[in-house]
Amino acid sequence: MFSLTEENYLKTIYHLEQEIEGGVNTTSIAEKLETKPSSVTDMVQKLAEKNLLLYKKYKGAQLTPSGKRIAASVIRKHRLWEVFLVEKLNFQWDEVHDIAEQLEHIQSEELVARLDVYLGIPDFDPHGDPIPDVDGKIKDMNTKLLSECEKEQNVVCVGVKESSSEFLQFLNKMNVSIGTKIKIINKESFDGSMVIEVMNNQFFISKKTSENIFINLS
Amino acid sequence: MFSLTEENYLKTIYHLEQEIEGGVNTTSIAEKLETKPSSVTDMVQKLAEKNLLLYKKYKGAQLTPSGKRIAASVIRKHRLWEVFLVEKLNFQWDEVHDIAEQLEHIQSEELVARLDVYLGIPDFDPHGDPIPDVDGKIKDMNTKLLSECEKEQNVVCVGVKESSSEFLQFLNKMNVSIGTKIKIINKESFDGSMVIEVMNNQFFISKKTSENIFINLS
DNA sequence: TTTTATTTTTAGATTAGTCTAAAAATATAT
DNA sequence: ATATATTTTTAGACTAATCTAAAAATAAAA
Repeated sequence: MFSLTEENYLKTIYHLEQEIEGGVNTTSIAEKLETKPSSVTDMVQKLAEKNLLLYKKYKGAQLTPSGKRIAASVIRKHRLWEVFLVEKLNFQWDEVHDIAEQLEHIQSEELVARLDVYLGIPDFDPHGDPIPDVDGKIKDMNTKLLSECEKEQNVVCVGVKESSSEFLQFLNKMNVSIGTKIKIINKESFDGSMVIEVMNNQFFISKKTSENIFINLS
Repeated sequence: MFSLTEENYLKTIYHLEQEIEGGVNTTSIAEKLETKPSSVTDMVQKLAEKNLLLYKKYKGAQLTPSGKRIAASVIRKHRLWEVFLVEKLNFQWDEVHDIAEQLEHIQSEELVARLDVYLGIPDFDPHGDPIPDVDGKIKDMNTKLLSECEKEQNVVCVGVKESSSEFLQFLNKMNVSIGTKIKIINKESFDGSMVIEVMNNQFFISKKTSENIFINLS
């Protein structure tokens, strides 16, 4: 129904809307999709004509309900396939993103429904991200970032914001994955960097790192 | 590495080479791909430049070893995914072709290797077609068509040549699937039509039907 | 062996998605 | 508030893959 490119635009705008208030601007879409702002303008105008988003020149884009529905369906497929790759084919959590980027565009309602059941109707993908249900609803788990925590706190990693293989391999080196207990040994106020303890080993991490780890207090 | 379109052309030419002697002509490729001969000429010239096939104007196309390798890899993926859909997701054999047409283009050597192992390194897909190995080699099982058989013979269906859902649903109506015992009650010499018996029920079938069923004598 | 029919190729146009470079609008700084 | 910088959009061009219509080559028939 929609092209691979259109689906990728909708997905990207959906993700950016979680982070940014109001309309999503051209440049941020271009960065995420590794394309040029002028290309984004063209495509955004096309998607607006199809009523998948609202667009006012110079004011950015905002998904309509039907735009959101399609984006959520693509994200649902992406995350279900990631569960498949890890749970059934024994891939590591840092290896699945690029393959799922392809699989998320396979068109078949029936396939997704059966895959979901086959995987046991999972709630989360291997990076701790919630899997949208058939209607596109995502469980709102009031998450907290490691960067928002303070010295002395004990927390548990429940997910990651960024799921590039580079970042995940970096976490692997510290033995941080979903379910890992983390103690904050120190937090530097001027740059937000931290010293954390994982399984009796201490590591220095930058604010950029702590901002990409979701945690629960424990 | 190669576009979805290029992969589809290579796959189609590969299949046509099994049926046709010498170069595969433009029109037959166009028919299978539901496109126009002029489009085929363009693409075939492009593939020839990439050394994936040999092409002489007005003389048709012939895959080179590297063209064959890529085609076999696409076919391998198609058939492995069909096994997955039937064996793991409980699809029927007449429901999997269109989904596999999409899945066959997913790029990841590792994925295919793991899928293969996960499925138990199957030799055949749900339609009885042999699955090429990693090097593109296909078991040459000296197959016979039902149409080549004579009156009174008892045979077993071991595969189908055509795997469109229309044809497979037609076979379902007669309860014919892989492993089904078939007795040839009668064969009409002037048009090749047959009366066959399947599980004590008799059916009239055209030559076009019997030409699309692979059998073993029993 | 000419003529006729069919197949194949060429030429030129179209669409989706992208790009660069320039113009226009918005935001920032003095 | 005016000048400067940044962002966004437009205009025009490019590529991959396709199409139609006409021309060229091959095959079939008289």
